[in-house]
Amino acid sequence: MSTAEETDGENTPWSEVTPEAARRLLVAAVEAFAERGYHATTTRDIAGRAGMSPAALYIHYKTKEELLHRISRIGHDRALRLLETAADSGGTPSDRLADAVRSFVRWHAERHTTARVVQYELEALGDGHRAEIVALRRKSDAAVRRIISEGVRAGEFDVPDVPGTTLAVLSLCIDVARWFNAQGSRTPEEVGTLYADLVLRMVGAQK
Amino acid sequence: MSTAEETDGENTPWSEVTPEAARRLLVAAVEAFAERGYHATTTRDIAGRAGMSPAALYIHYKTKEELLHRISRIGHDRALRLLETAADSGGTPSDRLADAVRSFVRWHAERHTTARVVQYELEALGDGHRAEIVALRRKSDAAVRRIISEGVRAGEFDVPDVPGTTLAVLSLCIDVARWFNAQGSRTPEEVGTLYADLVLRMVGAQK
DNA sequence: GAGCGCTCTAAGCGCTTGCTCAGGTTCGGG
DNA sequence: CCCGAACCTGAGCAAGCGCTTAGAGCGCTC
Repeated sequence: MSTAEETDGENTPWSEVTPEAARRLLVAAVEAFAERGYHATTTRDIAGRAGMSPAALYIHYKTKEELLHRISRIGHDRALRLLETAADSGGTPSDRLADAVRSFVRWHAERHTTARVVQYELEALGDGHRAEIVALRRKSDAAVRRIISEGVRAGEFDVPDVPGTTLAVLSLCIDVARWFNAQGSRTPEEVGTLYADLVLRMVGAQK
Repeated sequence: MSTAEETDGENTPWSEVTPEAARRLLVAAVEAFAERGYHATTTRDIAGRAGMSPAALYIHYKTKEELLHRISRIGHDRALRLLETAADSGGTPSDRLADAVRSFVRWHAERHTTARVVQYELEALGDGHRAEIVALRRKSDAAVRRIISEGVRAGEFDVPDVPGTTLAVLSLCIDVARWFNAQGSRTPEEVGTLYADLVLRMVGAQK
């Protein structure tokens, strides 16, 4: 009897944000930042979307930048976990790479509103906050590189330039957040499958 | 005796922008928009970088948005021409696709400041201007799709989903503008070559 | 039922924004 | 030598910005 929105845990984003008013503000901020960008979004707009007065925002968050940081932090945690789960799972390097790409891409498509903020508003973060996020991003890179390296060592992949190919794979996936449109003809599932196939070709995986 | 900056024609960007003060303002705007984003850039900042007063900007441009539009228009024209030149050149589909990717990527790396504005500030354009730019982008998509389709028809490529793969190829190249760093270890040339190879693998090109 | 802590609002402060305008400087042509 | 056009500046306006403050309403404990 409960919708997907009501179940807790992994499938409900922002369930870790409490109290409820703070979560409403955060969800409103995600929408506004994704639509117009961080700098073009006003605190009045965020508060308005959450059905509150502008001052209410400052009870739950010290600054507008702190809101962005919380969004970015939670999003990066989630994305990193998707990649590390795939990297640590059993199976051949091909299986794990396909898994990583499929789930990473699906997240960027399904949650493209969030992903857009997470991937394209890094420069609006303050220096300390940005450094923290960049560290998470390096771990994402390491997870993918590990899969590709192991595929090469196992003779399963043919990759002349491992760091370069790792960068290209992540880049390809991240850019989904820019172009994906919920009204478009492709489902997140379909894009994930297509991309997993393309990436296996990029690394020269044996069939 | 003349540097690359002084030679005219293709290799000098913005040579079509006159008078010189208007060009200085536009170059300053490109730098500022790329660093901070359109909305976070002030007209005072642009004028200051060009060594002028804020009011001087409005002699050459009606609004700040018109500056963005001129940058976007010129950049899109240039990028589209790179792709169409490659698509129309002689040679096998593999040659033409590699050529398109190599030159498109090299432009995004060499001119990553410009490319960042061109690719990531579309939403800051006014409605009319955005529609004009979107039309140019569709032509870029068509040029790449044409090469891939012809490769498939010639039996040279193995591509189950032509529109999806076209989208992925362009997406991969465009994202270079986001991550490319002039201080990094790769030259634009190297990235172009790497990416051309990766894309040929994506389309299953025969060796 | 008085006191307290938490949440929220109305009002507004100090500042910056995109943009304007009156006036000054420069310079080629008559 | 003067004129008009082109270009640029200093000063500033109205609007909107992020954020603060004073105080109201609420539900809780004792």
